[in-house]
Amino acid sequence: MPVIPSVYQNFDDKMRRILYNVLSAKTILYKSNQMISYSMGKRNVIGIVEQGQVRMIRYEYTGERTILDEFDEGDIFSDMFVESDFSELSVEAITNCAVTFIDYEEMISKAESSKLALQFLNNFIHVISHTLVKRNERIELLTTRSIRNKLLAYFELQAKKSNSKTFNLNYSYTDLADYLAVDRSALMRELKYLKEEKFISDVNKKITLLY
Amino acid sequence: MPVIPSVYQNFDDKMRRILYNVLSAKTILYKSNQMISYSMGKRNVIGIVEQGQVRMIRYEYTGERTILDEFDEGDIFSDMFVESDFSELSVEAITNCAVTFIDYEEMISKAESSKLALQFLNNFIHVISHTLVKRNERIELLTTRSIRNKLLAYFELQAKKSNSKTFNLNYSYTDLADYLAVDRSALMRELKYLKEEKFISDVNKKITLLY
DNA sequence: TTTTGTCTGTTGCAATTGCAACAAAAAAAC
DNA sequence: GTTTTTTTGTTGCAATTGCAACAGACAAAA
Repeated sequence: MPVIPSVYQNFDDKMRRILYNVLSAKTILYKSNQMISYSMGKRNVIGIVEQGQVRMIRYEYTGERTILDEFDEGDIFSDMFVESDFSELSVEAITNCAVTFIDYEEMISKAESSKLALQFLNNFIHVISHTLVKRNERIELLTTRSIRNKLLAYFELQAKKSNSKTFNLNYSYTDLADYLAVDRSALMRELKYLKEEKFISDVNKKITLLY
Repeated sequence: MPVIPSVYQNFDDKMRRILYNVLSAKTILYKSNQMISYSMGKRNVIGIVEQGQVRMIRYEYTGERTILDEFDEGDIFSDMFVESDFSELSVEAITNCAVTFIDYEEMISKAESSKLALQFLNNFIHVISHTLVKRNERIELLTTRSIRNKLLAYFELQAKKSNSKTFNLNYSYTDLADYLAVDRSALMRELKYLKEEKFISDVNKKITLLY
């Protein structure tokens, strides 16, 4: 079972408080559907999702929407990880959530003198690495050559993550289509074929791989 | 003009030698087309491309090939960044090249005591961040909804990187198709249309955006 | 509790894409 | 400099996908 790294690995509450004090971290609360704007001028800022769920979304001028990434508790996001002027990106709170912001340079410079900050830095790297893994997975999904293969690859990934052939979809099909970058109705059609051909079963959002 | 981060930022040759000594780094030479196997048992190993060009490729059992990523001088790759058992991945030397391998835990633990190692760690994070940016770009390309849009998005990215409407393709069209995950002949056809409709000109691999 | 909005499920039709197959050009190997 | 391999360029045809439009289910808000 893969361990999902967290920036708080080996940290208890007290250590966390000390650390956040050392790093001058700020925690901000957002309501669901609220926009999160975190680019504070020229500084490299890191956002840590403490609670709730956050998504990075691209809106095309055509009205097309693509879910670029989803961040859950313990995930981090940062403008350091995004080329800003490629297209219109926004980060949105999906649920009510709490996000802590840290200044990157602060984190590095404090790592020299504070063991806690170095440990945090270490955790931070593991989290970025894991983010990279997620991105790679995404790329692997997107580079499969048909909707059928995209769906199966996605389902297999979910099955692997939940360690079972049966799992609950936590995307709506509308969102899944945006995530896999395909037309929703075409996705529904392919899903129907997959059910008809007994590749999967789908009892309202509970998917089972039948092979 | 965006600065591409390097793990050797602020390092001269002497510092680099000292650092590599501290970290017990090993540099290995590969001939072009040679396979690079870098997973040294259970350790987290980081490969730094010193010279030449390296690609990460997925081969499907169907014979399909997808170029997942390309690493140039100063880029890093690591098994930390890849979920190993998803599909058959290989890392291959495209040209003759030199790759330095570093043990991740070594890098972290030495950062505490060695200023040089901490600086290297800092650089390392910037490089990973940049890798993430590249992955995001890739995802943005892959999530556009047609071959035409993929091509245009790719061309625009290259134009932006070379800071000019004219630039040289360094992929063959065969490779570009594998990179954009589309059929080669379909890509050629779309390219023809783009030329006919005066969106671009293409004088043997020198592309110009005409809009 | 009604209203409003979003999500699911479906379908015909058109557009796009992939596949297969081939010839010519270019590049690499000998 | 000749041979071999790879890449480019093209096309007809079939399969897949997107688009548009709709009805019903479901959820959220008033």
